[in-house]
Amino acid sequence: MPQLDSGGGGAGGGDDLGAPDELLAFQDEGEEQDKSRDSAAGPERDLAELKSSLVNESEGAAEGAGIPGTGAGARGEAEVGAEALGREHTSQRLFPDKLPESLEDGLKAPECSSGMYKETVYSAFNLLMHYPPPSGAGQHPQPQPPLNKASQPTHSVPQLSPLYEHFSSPHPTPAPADINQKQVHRPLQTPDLSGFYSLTSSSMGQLPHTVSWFTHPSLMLGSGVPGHPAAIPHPAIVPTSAKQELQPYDRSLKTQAESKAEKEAKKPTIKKPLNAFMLYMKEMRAKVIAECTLKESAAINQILGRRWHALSREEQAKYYELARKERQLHMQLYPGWSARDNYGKKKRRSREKHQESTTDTGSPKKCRARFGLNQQTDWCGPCRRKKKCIRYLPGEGRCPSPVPSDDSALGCPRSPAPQDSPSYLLPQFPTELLASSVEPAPTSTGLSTVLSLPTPGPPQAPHSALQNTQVQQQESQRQAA
DNA sequence: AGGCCTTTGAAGCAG
DNA sequence: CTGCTTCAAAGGCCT
Repeated sequence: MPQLDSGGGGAGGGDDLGAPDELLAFQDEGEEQDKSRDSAAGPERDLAELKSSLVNESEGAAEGAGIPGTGAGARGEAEVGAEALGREHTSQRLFPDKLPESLEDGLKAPECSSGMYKETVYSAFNLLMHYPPPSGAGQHPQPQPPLNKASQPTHSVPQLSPLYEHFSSPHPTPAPADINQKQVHRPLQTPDLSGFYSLTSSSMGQLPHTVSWFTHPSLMLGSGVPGHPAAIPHPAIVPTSAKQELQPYDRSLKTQAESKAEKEAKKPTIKKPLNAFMLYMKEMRAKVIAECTLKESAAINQILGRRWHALSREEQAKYYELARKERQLHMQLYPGWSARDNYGKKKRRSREKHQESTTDTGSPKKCRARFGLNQQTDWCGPCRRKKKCIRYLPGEGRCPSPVPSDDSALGCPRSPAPQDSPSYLLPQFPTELLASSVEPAPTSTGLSTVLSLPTPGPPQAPHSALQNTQVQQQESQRQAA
């Protein structure tokens, strides 16, 4: 139900809105063609506008829409912005009175949900739009609105925050003096964003993504006083160790006398800014969980991935724009940071460990090369890296179907998989199902229902671990019956 | 405790 | 330049 009144000319498509893959996926979906026509009025023009007016468009749009907290008079409207913040925070929540409708739709529509985009699609956008105003808003003790906000209107028009004023301001205020030395360990010529990121602890609880900026105890900037207006934690900064996550970073100040190695170990990791889809996931995850009674992130992400493709281009553009702002903010906060800083950190350890203990041949590509397999057609049995193999195998990045269920048929001259291999790494593909490309029949569980429902998106990999599990369960039930 | 699952997008890396 | 790899979030599951 990529729905919506995409009319209006649409946000236009283009390289700035998403990766080519993403756009291609849109075109692949038949129902998206209508939307393409809808936006055919001037997608290129809109795209160009999007490209050229990164900052100005926000101000202009904000002012044009009467959005407080932006434009020349933004600071003067700080109080209005704060007031709007309180409203908007609540408007982003799932309205109790709307829930039944959503649930009802969810029963009819694929992925156990539908009709939820309209009232939520802009939430993530609003999220960043509604940082508190810069002046004196840091202490604004905006009372936490109650959860039940049925009376609050849903804002379909994203409201811009002073954040954009900050971005567009030619004379940004200087950053706290100690921000880089204590937190970031890198030169920081960032303007003072405290006004934008200071929230009361209560209001933070309603902001899925940005919330963590403020609540992270180890990342409080400025005076170190919790709730201090100058405290500007950023979600991208996380302690290197998860155990350090809850440690007030000030505590590590005493490590000045410690060795450099220890300092290095305690240096927080600056994480990558979230992309559009990640922002969308953060925004929608809670709703999917509520509607589908799911908790497994893997399944939820599958749903969100489909919904993402079902979004209209206009709606996606909101998140792309939001992600772009995130990247801008990230760049301003950490000028010297690069994704390279975190590159390889996550996998290096496990890879090294794995290479030491096993005969892992490395990437599927290298694996196939080593065993003389066809890079395009052969299943990478030796690596047992199902996920990676999905990318390498034909079928538009999908695993060939049917997939042999035994090692001998994998085409990989390898020894059997170790007995202790995780179940999801082992081939568990019921040939009968895979051969007919039939998705698992729906079961009573929400998970299987969700996963088995038809969707407009591309077919799911037939060897999904979750699906495998379901298929096994279904077969067991069938046999028992 | 730590890694995997799953998704898309951005960016780094290697050939 | 192209294609592959890694990381970002999330929480249950598994070893």
